Amino acid sequence: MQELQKAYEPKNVEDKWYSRWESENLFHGTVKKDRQPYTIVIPPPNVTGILTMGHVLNNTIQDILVRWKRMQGFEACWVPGTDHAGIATQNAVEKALAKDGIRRHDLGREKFVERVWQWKEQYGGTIIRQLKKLGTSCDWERERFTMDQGLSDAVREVFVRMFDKGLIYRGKYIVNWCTYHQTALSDDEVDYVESNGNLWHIRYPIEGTREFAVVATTRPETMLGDTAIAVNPRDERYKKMVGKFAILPLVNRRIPIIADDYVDETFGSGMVKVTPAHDPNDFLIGQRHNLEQINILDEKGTLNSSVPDQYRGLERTEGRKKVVKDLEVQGFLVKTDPYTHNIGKCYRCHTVIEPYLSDQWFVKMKPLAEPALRVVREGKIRFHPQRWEKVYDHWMTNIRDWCISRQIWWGHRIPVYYGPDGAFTAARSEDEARKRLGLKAGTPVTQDEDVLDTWFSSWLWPFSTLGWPHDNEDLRYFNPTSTLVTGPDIIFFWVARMIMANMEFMRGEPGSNGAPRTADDQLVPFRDVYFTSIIRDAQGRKMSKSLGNSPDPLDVIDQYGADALRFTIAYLSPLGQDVLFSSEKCELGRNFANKIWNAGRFLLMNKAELGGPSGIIQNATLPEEHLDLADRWILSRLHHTIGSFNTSLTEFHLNEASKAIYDFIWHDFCDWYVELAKTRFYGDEPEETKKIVLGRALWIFDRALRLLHPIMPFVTEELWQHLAERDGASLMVAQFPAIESRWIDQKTEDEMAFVQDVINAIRNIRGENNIAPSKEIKVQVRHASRSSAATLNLYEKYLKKLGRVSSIESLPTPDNPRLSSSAVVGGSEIFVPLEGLIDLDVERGRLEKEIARLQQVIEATGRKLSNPSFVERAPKDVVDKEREKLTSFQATVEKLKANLAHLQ
RNA sequence: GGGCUCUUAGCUCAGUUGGUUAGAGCGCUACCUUGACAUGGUAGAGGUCAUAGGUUCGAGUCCUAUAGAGCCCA
Repeated sequence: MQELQKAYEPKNVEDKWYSRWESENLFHGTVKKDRQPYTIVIPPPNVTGILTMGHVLNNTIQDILVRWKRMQGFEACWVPGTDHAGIATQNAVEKALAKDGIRRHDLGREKFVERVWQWKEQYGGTIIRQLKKLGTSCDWERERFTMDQGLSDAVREVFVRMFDKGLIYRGKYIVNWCTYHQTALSDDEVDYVESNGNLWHIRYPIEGTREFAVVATTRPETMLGDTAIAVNPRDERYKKMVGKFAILPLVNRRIPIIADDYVDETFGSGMVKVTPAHDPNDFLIGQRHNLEQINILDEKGTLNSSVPDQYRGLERTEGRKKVVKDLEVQGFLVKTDPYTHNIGKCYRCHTVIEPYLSDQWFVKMKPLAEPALRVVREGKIRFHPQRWEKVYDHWMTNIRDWCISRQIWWGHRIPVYYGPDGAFTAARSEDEARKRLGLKAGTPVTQDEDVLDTWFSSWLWPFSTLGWPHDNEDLRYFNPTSTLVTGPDIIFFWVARMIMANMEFMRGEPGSNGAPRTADDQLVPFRDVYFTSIIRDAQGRKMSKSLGNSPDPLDVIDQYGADALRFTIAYLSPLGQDVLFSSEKCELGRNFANKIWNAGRFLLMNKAELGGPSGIIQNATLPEEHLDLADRWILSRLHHTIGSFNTSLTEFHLNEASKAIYDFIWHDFCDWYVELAKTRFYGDEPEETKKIVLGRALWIFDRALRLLHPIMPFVTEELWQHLAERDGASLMVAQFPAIESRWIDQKTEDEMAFVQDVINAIRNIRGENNIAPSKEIKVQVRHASRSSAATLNLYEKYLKKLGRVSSIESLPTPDNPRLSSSAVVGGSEIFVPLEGLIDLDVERGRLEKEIARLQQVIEATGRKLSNPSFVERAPKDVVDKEREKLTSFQATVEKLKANLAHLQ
């Protein structure tokens, strides 16, 4: 056997194993009736995007869960895919075209969309390739794209069904309008930038009085579209004004003064101007009070014919200047205050976003929300951390209709068709539209120009990716999926809507038993939702392109290895808290990978030596012969670790699971077990016993690799392959260790703890007294009990090896040895005679410090026990424990004091 | 304005239903290349658990208020 390299080199193994797994089809999930499915659908990243740290976190978590379940014997299936990301992708292509001086309108819709497809083909694979670098075990055969044929069919089917049910309608709505791109933007496509502007205070004369209403605005030009003034109904100052009319300056329009709860009486004068066509809040006020909506702008942001002549045709900023000037000249401007506020800007071109009234398509949400709210309230879907349920509940109970139309070209075109007379219907095809509209074959119909919001395809993801609207075995078996892993920032955009869609469209579809689904737990899209943390930089700032504070995950993988990145991310991610990340933190994972590597290297070196030329040590089953304390202890620790790893992952505490396996491998296995095992490999036991001990160490290491594999797939697979002949088997599909309670043994752990404490005490004496590691020392022990004497005698070699001790003898006399350093462990006294070597001052200081520490505890314990109500009311075991603590600490202090006195 | 989260070692964070002598990683100090690993080992220093009340026999943990940091909704 070839000796392993001294340090782990991820580059030599990662790509090799990934392509092996892929070519052996180990990622593929198929319907297996005798297995329980475990399904995850990936939150589809933007098809033209690149991998960010957020994706790394999200997909590492999914991969850990999927690999864990797969090894546990579930039929694991992780469905991957990408999102067409309407506006973002269209913008990317427009920008590229702009370099050649081409605008999309020059090409026309059809040609432009063709270009986007070309772009997608050319750049679309990037993020998928990057995900593979991370080691994600996605079922690539099932990769989908939100614009592919199947998903487009699903989108049309859903639209038509909802249209027919009256769940989709057309209406006027205030949208975020980019005057440069001339389209509506979704809320998340608007960047809010803090800007220094002005707050203009304007007075409006009140009809029939000499009084004025004073309103404040940051957008004075919108006054041209005002149709009311509003006050809070509770505001005593203005009660008598409600119902009267004001005269709009510059326009001379008569507008009512109304009362509405929306108005904040503490802001400004407590009166607000209402412009229903140019402000989302005013729009809602307008709806409540049936106000006229006057649109004063065209699509380019130019004042239109609804304003007085002198303003027509002015661009909006020009219009603002003129309005302010005219107000001032005519005496309506009260004052101008500097004002800092957030202005929405187009995230692409940074043009100021205009709230703009236009025709849009909507989904009626209330009927969909009701069942979706129920399944979360009733625990059919569980959120982790649970507190997001409240956020969800609040949003769902106050849900508003969903604007699904976008004035762009890249996306699913709205399947609504208009006849020559303007009558319209939704339809799956032109022919169907003609039928529905009662038109003769061949009559020209025109399709709606708008496309659907990208989320309108992603909300169908848990079933559209599995072949819906066509019934099939995959859909029956893998939906409902198991776990969704995503960020809380899209809880409304995506999570809530997927729940609604699955509940609505899976109803009546055949379930796993072939019968139509009716029960809620068959209709949910997933059972658990894990909301990931937000990745921030080391200073706690959100990672963003503009700050340039987001490391490129590929660079991180290149530098530290994918396993290191995965482990570090998992280890750093507490459930529900933000993660402060910097690439240097991956040293943690890299060092850990190297540690495991070297533990394996050590075992294999011994295997080569002990196993003879054949080098074969059977390790399919645990060798149970010649078990000593260390063996029983490490097995107890192993099964504890299996238990806590599984519990932690079940509760989505990935950091705890990572820590459990880290501590087991590094501290239990490497720091203690391997070191103790050396006394046996290099001791005088028979060869056969040594082989058994080594076989056992290999077996335990094998289990540790299995446990760790979901988090660090590459290094574990590489080592696992070195441990034995695998005949083509992969660790990826090896059985995950199961907890065996027979190995969990408290008595063994206590006994081992005693041995460890004695070794630690000796090491402490050596360290504090600055005794060179090369210098072996003698130890004398005054035993507290027969059993402790027996333990130390039996495992003397452990003390000798780990404490670098030449001899251990028991001390029968009550007299302390001369000039000794001492410690008390579990009542037994350890003496290290070091005539000429110990510094008496150092040793006295050491003992005094320990005595002082213990005395503090003794005092606190004494106070507790002398409190009658504690003794009366605390549980008996707690009181007993305190009593034991007190007597044992008192005894220890007495011994330490005697030793101290002996040094005087 | 409403809701949520956080404040524990120099830094980043664990700490499960209240009950061990409050832990880890990094950093720091000292020593060590001891037959896997210097991406390592051993030892050590470092904390009035944000503040003030309260509940309790007992509070880092539960409750209230305050201060500071952040997020979401309006």
